[in-house]
Parts: sequence; C-alpha cells; structure tokens
Amino acid sequence: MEPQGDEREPRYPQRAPASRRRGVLGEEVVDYVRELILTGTIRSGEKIDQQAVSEALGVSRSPIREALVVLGREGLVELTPRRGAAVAHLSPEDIIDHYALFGVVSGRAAALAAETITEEGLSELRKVHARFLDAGSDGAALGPEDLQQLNHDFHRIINLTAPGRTRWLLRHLEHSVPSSYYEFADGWNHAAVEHHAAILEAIASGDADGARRAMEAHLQASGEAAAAQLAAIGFFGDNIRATMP
Amino acid sequence: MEPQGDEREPRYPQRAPASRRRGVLGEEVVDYVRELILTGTIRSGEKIDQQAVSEALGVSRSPIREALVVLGREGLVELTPRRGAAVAHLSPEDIIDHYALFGVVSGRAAALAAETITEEGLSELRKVHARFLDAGSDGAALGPEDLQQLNHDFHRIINLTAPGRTRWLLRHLEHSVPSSYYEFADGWNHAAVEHHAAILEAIASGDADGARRAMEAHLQASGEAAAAQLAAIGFFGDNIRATMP
DNA sequence: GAAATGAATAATGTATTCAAAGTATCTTAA
DNA sequence: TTAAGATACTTTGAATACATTATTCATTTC
Repeated sequence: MEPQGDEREPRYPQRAPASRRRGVLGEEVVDYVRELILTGTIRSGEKIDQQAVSEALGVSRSPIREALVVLGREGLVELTPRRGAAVAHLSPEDIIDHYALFGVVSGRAAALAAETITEEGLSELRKVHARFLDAGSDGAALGPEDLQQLNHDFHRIINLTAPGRTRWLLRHLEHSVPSSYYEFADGWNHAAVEHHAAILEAIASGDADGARRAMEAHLQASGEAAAAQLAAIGFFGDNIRATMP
Repeated sequence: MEPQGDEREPRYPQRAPASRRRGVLGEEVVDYVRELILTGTIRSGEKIDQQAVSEALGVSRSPIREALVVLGREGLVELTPRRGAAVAHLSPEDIIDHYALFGVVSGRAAALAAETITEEGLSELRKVHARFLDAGSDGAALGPEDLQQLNHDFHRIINLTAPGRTRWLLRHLEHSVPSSYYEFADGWNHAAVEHHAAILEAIASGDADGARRAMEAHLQASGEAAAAQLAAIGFFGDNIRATMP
C-alpha cells in the first residue's frame, strides 16, 4: 500500500472501533478525535481530514461527520460551512475561562451540597477525602490513575446533590477539556488536597457561600494547571510561526 | 391514533429551507426542530421521525441526523442507540435549573462587567435601559418584538465584556430554551425593568458581587416565567394521558 | 382470553454515490 | 519573474442505497 512516499496522513493512528455495535460508532469517533486534540496530536487550527479519520478507524464518513458536528458544539473544533472542520483555535485564556465557567457551575453544585447533602453523602465524601489525603502524605501504593479516580469521586459525590441539568452541564464541561489531573504538575495533588479540604469543611458546616467560593478557587487553580499542561504538550502550538520565516 | 389517519405525520409543518446553500442545511434543520419542540408542537417524550422531518423540509436524512445529534447535545432531544430520537423529557424543575445555570454564568459576566466595563459600554447600557424603561411607563409604540430586542441588547452589552468561552456558553444556554420573553406573562416586562435597573446600578457602581447576585435573581425569575410559559403551551404535556381513556 | 412466538413491516445506522465548491497546478501574458 | 486565469484534482455536503435492528401484527399456545 505504501511502497515509498504515500504519506497521506500518518498523523491519525489507526484504531479499531472498540465495539462494532450499531448506534454508538459516532460516540467512539468523538472520543477518538477528542483525544487526538487534547493530547496535542493534531494542533490548534489544523484541518481535520474526514477521509483520513474514516480510514484510520475503518468506518465510513457518516459517523465521522456526526462526530465532528458534536465536537463543533463542544467548541473543540471549528466548522466552516464549505471548508470542513479544523481544530478550534483555543488560547490559554480560553482554557482559563472554560475552567472559570466550570468553577461557577461546580460552585453552584457545592453550594447546593452544603445545604442539602445527606449524612451518608457527607460520610462518603469524608472517606474519599481521607484516602486522597493519605495518598499525598505517606506515598501510599496509589498510582496516578487512582488519584485521578479519587479526585473524580470527590466531585461526583458533591455533584450528585445537584439537579439533573446542572449535572448534565458539568459532565459536558468536564469532557471538553483535559482532565488528567495526574499529569498536571508535580505539586498539583498537594494543592488539590488542600482545596478539597476547604470545600469539604464548608460543605460539612453548611456554609453554602463558602463552599461555592472554595470550589471556584479550586477550579480556577485547576484551569491554570490545565493550561500549563496543554502548553507543555504543544497544544497551543503557535511556536510553529516562530520557527517560520 | 387518528381514526382515518392514513396521512403519515401531519404534525410536521412543511417548510422550504430558507437558503439552499450547501453547508448550512443542518443548522436550519436544528432551528426547525427546536422551534417545534419549544412551541410545544411535538411534546415531551414524543418520537421524532427522521423521514417525516426529511419530507417536511425537502432535504435528505443526512442533515436531519446531524441536526438531531446537535439537539441531543443541547439536551432538547434524547438519542437512544438504535431507537432513534425523541423529544427530551424535561420537567419544570429542569427548566428552572437550566435558568439557574444561565444565571450563574450570566452572573459571572455581570460581575466581570462591573469591573471592566468601559464608559462607552456603560452609556450604551444606560441608553438601552432607558428605552426599555420608557416602553414600560408610557406605553410607547413598541411591539413585543422590540421589547424582546431591547432585553436582548441589554444582556448582550453586558456579555460583551466577558471572555470568549463565556459568551459562547451563554449563547448555547440561551438558545436551548424558550427566550420569547414577550410571551412570558403580562407583568413580566415590568419585573424585568426592575431587575435590569438593579443590575445596571450594581455594574455602574462597580459592585461585582452585587451585579452577580442581581443577575442571578433576574435569571431565576426568568426561569420561573419560562417554565410557566412552557406549561401554558403544553410543553410538559402529560395532560394527554388525562384526556385519554 | 392473555401471553408468547414468529413473520412482515418500518425505521434506523452506516456505507456508498454524486454534485458542488474548494484547492492546487499549469499555462500564458504583462 | 510575477500575476492572472484556466484546468485538473481534492474534499466536502447532501442524496441515495443497503443491511441491521426495532416494532407491529397476526397466529398459536397455555
């Protein structure tokens, strides 16, 4: 097939769709392309070749198009009417802003949690936080994915007290941005533990406004860490221009 | 079912796509279906027949599918893997919640406006508000659409001070819910004028937190009005069951 | 008579085809 | 040599075709 220089698009790693079941192909394509974007494999502003993705995944262009429409709605790709799709041109400020939004919505959830969380929920929250705390202090046998999971659980318990639409928006805000906290920075987990402690304390004492503020601060810090991580992997890759005459 | 209903789906009003330009058909279908949902033409939980929509608009099913995927992301439509699309099952509480989210995000924009709005922006805002105020007091020759426009302008000026992603989210939150304020209720404009006055005053005095709270209160009231309007048009149409034997 | 089984029917999801618009290449003139 | 224009090629967006799955409805069985 490629004897010599048939370098169509070696950029898109081939991957067989996890499940061949009809009806979910589009979502799998969404995940695939989103990962390519968030890992910096395809850079900001770069065009997304429908046929290349189609060949890489071994599916037709129909699910590809639907996936690109979804990612367009998420704001990760820009769709230009007759010119196709390209990776959205997102600046570090956009990431910060996105996390600030994430913050005000999560803050609302935290405020609601402070008012309505049950004793069971609170004890669950304390348990998760304790494990998170231990992992940071004594270097327990927890891998970065475990920390990621604990962090996720902490937020999930809080968000469970929020109404459906708030949870729905939180899910979307979380997915359309890098969430691999364990990749953020070295000191990140330490900072996150302190943030979580403040959030937990406010919720436990029924301080809705304090919980809101603590959560907003936490997400703001997360945004800065996420922007830094993205910069590190070349997500904002404007350095291309710097190397070009 | 209709007694002699050999007609396929008389529910979908035929409509010629406004522009035949390639590349925007999908968006037009989105608008069409969204309007059908928000006007209560198709009820909560009702199935959306792709072919019927396709025939009503005179386009193929491809743009229909893309539109349904978009509406699924907006939360107005529920997509079940091999069972197609149905109008999302939204409760009054969901509408209230949606507006509460709208409120916290708008509140962030208002807080930013209080800190960063320019003199020009502030004077624009005062001008728009004055016209809105006049329309309410002396029954000026302003139609409901004009009031709607003035209300929209008021918010737009505030939101212009917000970063790009915040504006982007606000646009989406606004579109996926009824925004015909002039249809809300009789006293609505009067209430909105008072809310706007409070927002304007807080922004003008640089009171970020006050602007945020005023905006949140405004959107919460809007949510209740919107839920009432939706109930009035039968959006939550569970009364069907009551009239059926 | 109600539940269950199976075939017929319809609708969905994906692939494929086709026409229009974009992009690149080549030619020609200034 | 560069700029402009024409032509070939690519890619997109929409339409159509096809295969699979869901739904309906008649028939059978308990």
